[in-house]
Amino acid sequence: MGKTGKAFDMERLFKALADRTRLRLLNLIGGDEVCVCFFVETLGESQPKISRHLAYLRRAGVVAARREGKWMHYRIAEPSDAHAARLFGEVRAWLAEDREMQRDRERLVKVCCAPQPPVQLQGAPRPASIAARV
Amino acid sequence: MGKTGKAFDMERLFKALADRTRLRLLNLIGGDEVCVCFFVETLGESQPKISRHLAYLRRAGVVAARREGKWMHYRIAEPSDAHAARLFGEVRAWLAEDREMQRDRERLVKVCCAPQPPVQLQGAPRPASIAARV
DNA sequence: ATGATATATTCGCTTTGGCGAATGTGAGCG
DNA sequence: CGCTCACATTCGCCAAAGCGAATATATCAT
Repeated sequence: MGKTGKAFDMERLFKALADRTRLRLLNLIGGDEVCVCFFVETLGESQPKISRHLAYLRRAGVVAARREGKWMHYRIAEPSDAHAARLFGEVRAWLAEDREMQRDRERLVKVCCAPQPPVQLQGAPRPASIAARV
Repeated sequence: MGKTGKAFDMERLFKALADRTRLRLLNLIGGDEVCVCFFVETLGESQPKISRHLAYLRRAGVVAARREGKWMHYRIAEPSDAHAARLFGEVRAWLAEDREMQRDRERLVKVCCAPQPPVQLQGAPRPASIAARV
């Protein structure tokens, strides 16, 4: 584990949050576990770009990844430090109220539930909370 | 005023927080109004460096400045957006519990109250909350 | 006006970080 | 095995940002 609770970690957290694409990714993950292909499809960004930003978030300890066959799932990594956790909660609450972020989430739902999903997403495991709606 | 509540502002806020020196400055300001010379003396960093980071914080809308003769006082600029304000509160609470940040504040008090202050600080207006202690 | 003091800004340099394009890797399938 | 798919990483380039050193600006005192 890193130097938990030190000011150094605070700086690292804010660096991780200081990018629009990464904020959009965190917003899309929400309380769920989301597969990379959905990020790519929903945000309309290149796969390497998405992957690099996810790697950045992972190095910052903000998200965690899990492999399932060919697919990689990303989820929020709740900070162990209490202050970090509360702050992170505020960030996500803020994201939840942002218009653009809401539109992103709507697009994610649309992409997941499409009757004829894009070829890329044919057998992809959908986020649990969205799959439950269908 | 800027585009309040937009994701753009969120990114800008986090960029402002994503630097160690700027976090130290915010911590030293606290709820008070602090003169540049005290930052320089307390943090032991060069004056241009301090000034540049203060300018960055000002451009990000995180602090505000007031001139008093030769001296410039910086204070926290409470965000108008409710989410930003709460988040900012969490940041400051976190800073308040960090060891290094506590040491910085102790040094500020020591510098302000020194019986023989450094020449640079002879007539400098001290932060109100610290001046009150003496 | 001259000079001194407090702060701000600019300059040149180095590092970091974001990007697209290309390539690498690991899992499943024939 | 070789092929494909999902994803990760590398590479080369450019812009942003941090730094020390130097310089500019503003205010006050003489």
